[in-house]
Amino acid sequence: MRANPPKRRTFTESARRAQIVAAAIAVIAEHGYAATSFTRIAKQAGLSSTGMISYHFANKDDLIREVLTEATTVAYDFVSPRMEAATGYRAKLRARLESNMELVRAHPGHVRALMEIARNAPTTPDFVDARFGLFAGHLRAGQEAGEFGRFNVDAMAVSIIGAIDAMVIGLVHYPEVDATEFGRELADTFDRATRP
Amino acid sequence: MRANPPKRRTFTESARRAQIVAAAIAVIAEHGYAATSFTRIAKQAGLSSTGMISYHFANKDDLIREVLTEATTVAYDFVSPRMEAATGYRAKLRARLESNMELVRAHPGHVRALMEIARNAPTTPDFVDARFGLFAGHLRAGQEAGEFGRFNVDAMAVSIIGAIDAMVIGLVHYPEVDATEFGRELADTFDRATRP
Amino acid sequence: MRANPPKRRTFTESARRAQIVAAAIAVIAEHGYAATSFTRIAKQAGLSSTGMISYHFANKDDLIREVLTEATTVAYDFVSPRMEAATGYRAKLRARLESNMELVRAHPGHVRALMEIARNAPTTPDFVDARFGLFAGHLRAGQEAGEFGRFNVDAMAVSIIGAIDAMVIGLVHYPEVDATEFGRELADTFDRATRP
Amino acid sequence: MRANPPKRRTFTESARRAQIVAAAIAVIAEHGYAATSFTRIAKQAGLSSTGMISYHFANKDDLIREVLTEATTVAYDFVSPRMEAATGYRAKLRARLESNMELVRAHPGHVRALMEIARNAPTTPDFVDARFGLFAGHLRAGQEAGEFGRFNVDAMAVSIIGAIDAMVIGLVHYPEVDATEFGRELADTFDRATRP
DNA sequence: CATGAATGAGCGTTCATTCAT
DNA sequence: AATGAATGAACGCTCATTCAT
Repeated sequence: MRANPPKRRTFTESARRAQIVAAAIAVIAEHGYAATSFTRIAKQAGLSSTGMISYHFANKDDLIREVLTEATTVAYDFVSPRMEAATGYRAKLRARLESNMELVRAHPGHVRALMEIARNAPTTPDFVDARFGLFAGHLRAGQEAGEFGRFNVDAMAVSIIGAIDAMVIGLVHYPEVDATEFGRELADTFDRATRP
Repeated sequence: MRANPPKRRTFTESARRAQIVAAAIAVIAEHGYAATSFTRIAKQAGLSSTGMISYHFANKDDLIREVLTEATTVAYDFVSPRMEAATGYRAKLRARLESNMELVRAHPGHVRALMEIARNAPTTPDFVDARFGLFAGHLRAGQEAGEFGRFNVDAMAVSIIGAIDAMVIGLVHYPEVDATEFGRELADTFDRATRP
Repeated sequence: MRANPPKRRTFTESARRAQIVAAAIAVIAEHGYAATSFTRIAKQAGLSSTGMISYHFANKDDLIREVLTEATTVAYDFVSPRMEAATGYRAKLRARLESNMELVRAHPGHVRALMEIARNAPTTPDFVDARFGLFAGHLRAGQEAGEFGRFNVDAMAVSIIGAIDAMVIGLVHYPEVDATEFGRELADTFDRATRP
Repeated sequence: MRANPPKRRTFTESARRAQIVAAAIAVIAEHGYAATSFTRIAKQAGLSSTGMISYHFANKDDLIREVLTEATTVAYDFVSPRMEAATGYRAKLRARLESNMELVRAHPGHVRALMEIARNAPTTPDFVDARFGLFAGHLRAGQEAGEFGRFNVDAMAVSIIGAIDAMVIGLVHYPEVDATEFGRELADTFDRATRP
C-alpha cells in the first residue's frame, strides 16, 4: 500500500532527473543548502535555463526530496552491509559509527548534502524523526538484551546523532583528518558510554 | 593584537544597536536564520525602514556577529559561574553540560539564535573554532591531570559539542522534555566516556 | 466566400480535437479563462503532454475559437427551436431571453465557458459583433413590423446583451436562484422597454 | 471603527503611489487586466524596475485595490452630484444612467480600468456585491414609494448593471458613438421597464 | 543621527510553443 | 499521427545595500 505510486518514467527523463539531482548534490555540498538555487543547479548541470529543472521536478521540494532519497540510499548502501556483518547490538553500534565516518571519505558530496538538507530544508522533520527512531530502537533493544547499561535512551540517541553529525561536518571540513581513527574514537566513546 | 579595535560609540548609537540586536535575536529564534531578513528585523524592532539597520551595521554579517557576541555572552554568564563552582576537570565538565541544558530553559531565544547562527551563518568559523578550542583545551588539561582517560582529544571535543548542540535543539523543539534530566544524562554519558 | 476553408480531417484527428475542446470547456468553466493553460487542459483530458494540444491546434487562439464554436453551437441548438416555436418578434424576443436563462441550468459548463471567453479572450470581437448584429437585426425588423416601439436599436441591443450576460453570470454564480423566474423577469423587462 | 487604519505617508510616497496607480490605470485601460504586469506598469510609469512597485505596494492585490479605489472615487465624484441634483427615484435612476455614459467620455481610462478590474480581478466580489446592493436598494425604495412598478428587484438590478457595463464597453470601444444619446436611450429603456 | 526612497539582482514557477524522433 | 523533451521569456516578489537629504 503506497500513497503515491512512482510515475513511469522514460529513459531520457530518468537520466535528466539523475543529472539534475547530481548537480544539486554538488551545489549543496559546495555552497550549502541556503545558497542553492535553481540557477546555480542549472549552471552546474550545464543546462541553459532553470525552466528545465521545473520541467522535470514539480517543485523545489520535489527536487530536494529526490536528493535526500539519493543521498540516503548511498549512505544506507554503504553502512548497512557493514552493520549486518557485525554481531550483537554493541558491535553493530560500533560498525554504524565507524562506517559512517568512512562514508564521509567515500562519498563526501552526498554526505555533505545530506547534512545540509537535514539541517535546513523545511520538509525534512520526517527524516530526522526516522533517524532518531532508528537509534533509539537499537539502544532500547540492546538494553533489553543486556548488552547496554542503564541510561535514558532518548537522551543517548540524541547525543549519538549529534556527535555523528558534528564529526561528519568536521571531517568534511578538514580533509586531512584521519576518518578511520576518528571513527574508531567515536565508536570507543559511545561504547564506553553505553557499557553495562 | 586586534585587527579592528572597537569603535567608540555614543550612548544613542549603542542603544540602537542593542535594540536591533535584540530584535534580530527574537526573529532568528522564532523564524530561523534562513527566514531572517532586515525587513523582518526592522518590523520586530518597530523601525520603519531597513535603512536604519544598514546605518548602524556595516553588513548583515556585522549584525549577525554582534548577535553572536550577545548570545554568547548571555550563555557564558550563565554557564561560567556554575563551572567555577565545580572543582576538578571532571566536575567542571559535568557542570558545563548540565548548565548548558538549563540555559536552554532560562534563555530559549538566545540559545535558539545561537544555534541557528552557528549552523547557518556563513561567517562563523571563528566562533566554531573558538568553542572547539575551549573544549579541547579542557580535555587535554584534564588528561594531563589524570582526571580523564586516554582518548583522542579532538575527536572527543567534537563529539561533546555535537551532542550538546543536538540536545539543545531537541530541548528547544520539545519544550515538555525535562532539561535537567537530559542534562544529567548528557553529563553521565560523557563522564563515562572520558573516565580514566 | 471564406478565407480559411476548413481542413479535411481524419476521424482520429476530429475525435482528438473534440476531446481537447471538451477538456478546455471543463477547465474554463471551472477555473475561468485566465487560469486556463495548456497544462491544465492536458491534465483534464488525460493527455501526458501539452505538445499534443499544440499538435492539433495551431494556436491557443485556434483552440479557443473552436471552444467558442462548440459552445455557441450548443447554445444555438438549445435556443433556436424555442425561438422558432414562437410567433412574432415580440414573442421571439421573449423566447430568446427566457430560453437563454434555462440554458444556464441545462449546460452550465458551456455557458460559463462562453462567457469567460467572450469577456476575456483577446480574439473574440467577431463573436461579439455577430451576436450584436443578430439582436440589432431582430429589433430593427420588429420595429419595421410595428411590433416594437421607437428606440435606438443599437443601444437597445447592447442593453439586452449586457443584461443577458449579467444575469447568466448571476445564475451561474448563485445556483439556488430560480432561472425560470429570472428569465421571465428579464423578458418582462425588455418587453416593457421595447413596447410600442 | 476601522480594521486597517490608513498608514501615514510622506509626500514623496504618496506621489509615487499616485504615479504608479495612474500608470496602472493606463495599462489596464489599454491592454486589459490580464495583460497587466508590474513590468508593463513600470515601463508605463518610466520606472527602471518592478522592485519599485513592490516597494510601494505590498502586493499586486494591494495595487489593484488602490486602482479600484481611485477609479471608483473618480466615478463617484462624477455621478454623485448629478444624481443628487435629480429629484425622486425615477429621475435619480435616469441621472445615474445618463451620467454614467458621460463619464465614459470624461474619464475613459478610469472607466475601462474599473470594468476590467471588476470583471477579472480575483479580489473584487465585494465591489460587485456593493454595487448590486446599491441598485437593488434604490429600486426597492422606489417601489415602496410607488415610483416604480412591480418587478423582481434583484433581477432588475442585475439587468441594469449588465446593460450599463455593456454599454460602457461599447462606448469605450467605439469612440465615435454619441455617449449622450446612448445614455438617454439607456435611461429611457429602464424608465419604461420600471414604470408602474 | 536618522530616514525614506530607490536599486537591481535574484528567487521559484508558469507559460505557449517548437521540434526531433 | 503522436510524443516527450526542451526552451526562454515572463511572472510577482524579496532581498541587502546605497544614498541624498
